[in-house]
Amino acid sequence: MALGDMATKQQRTERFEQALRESGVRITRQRAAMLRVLAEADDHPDAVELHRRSEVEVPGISLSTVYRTLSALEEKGVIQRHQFDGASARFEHAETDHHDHMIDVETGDVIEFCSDRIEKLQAEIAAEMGYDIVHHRLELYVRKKPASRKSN
Amino acid sequence: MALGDMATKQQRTERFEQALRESGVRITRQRAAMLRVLAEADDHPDAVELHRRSEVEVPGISLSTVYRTLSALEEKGVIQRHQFDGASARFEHAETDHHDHMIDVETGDVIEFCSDRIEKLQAEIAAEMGYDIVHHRLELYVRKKPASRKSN
DNA sequence: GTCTTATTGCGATCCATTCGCAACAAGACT
DNA sequence: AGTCTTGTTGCGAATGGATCGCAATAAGAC
Repeated sequence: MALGDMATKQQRTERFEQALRESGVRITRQRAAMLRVLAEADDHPDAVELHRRSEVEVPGISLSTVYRTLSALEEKGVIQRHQFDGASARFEHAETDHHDHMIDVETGDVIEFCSDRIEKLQAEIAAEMGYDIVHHRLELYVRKKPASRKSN
Repeated sequence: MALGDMATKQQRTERFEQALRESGVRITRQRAAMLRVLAEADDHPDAVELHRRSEVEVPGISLSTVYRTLSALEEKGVIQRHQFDGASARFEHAETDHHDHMIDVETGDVIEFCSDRIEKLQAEIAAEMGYDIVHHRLELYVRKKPASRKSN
């Protein structure tokens, strides 16, 4: 990742800290570390993994704190929680555009994607039945295509 | 539900029993009861609720047995397991056509729906990235539209 | 620096689900 | 029906993710 990226991430993190502080949330060493870890992550780590990563900066940080902070950050809209097929919850920062997920059932890899057309269809379907969508969840559990012999 | 319905359900259940038996699964009183309960259910009960319902026919049936049977039936493709937003798993028999779910966030009601167009788009997206869809999960968490004053 | 009060770490606790194991019972074979 | 094999059951204990209660601590406002 480029240096420019780093700067932006740091700036974003600082803006978040300020916003959180203003809404009455104290930025402790633990939380600062977690915000950094989350900003840095380009994958979808679970609580235990985030705990591991945060321990580098704040040795002794407790798992409860990680869970509590994750809940707090989720509530404040800073991060998003995903509950994929019977695994523990995984998180990602929320400052990216909305997207859905493809999960490679072999490797566990998570690929992000987005389809305006699907989103639109969803809204139509809900509206037709007299509902508004609060949020939705679209997960494709996939497997790499067998290498096809003739291009396609 | 009409009498014809009952007959069909019973027939289906018997076919399932036969198929299960043939694949080495013993049809015990407990399992027979659960198959009936599942065939009868037109909602999406969780394990505890299924336990409650099965107890009517087999008093003393244990919750472990319910869980074990649910896993077995799922593996055999007789039922489907759904894990909605942080609640316990809910089940439904699998002999219906494929569909997705809308969950009313106020009431917890589950509404089924299906959109060929969305399905097709999903397949396209996966294919484009070199994947085949193993299964997918589309859940719309919705809220009843406020009664609009002038029709729409 | 001091004070208020949110936050931490710890261990206990919760909940859904699974497991180990001895007793039991399907169902196949006589 | 009787017997045998082996899949199933019920029990209680155990698991694993996540949450909670509480006394000690430390943000951050004054």
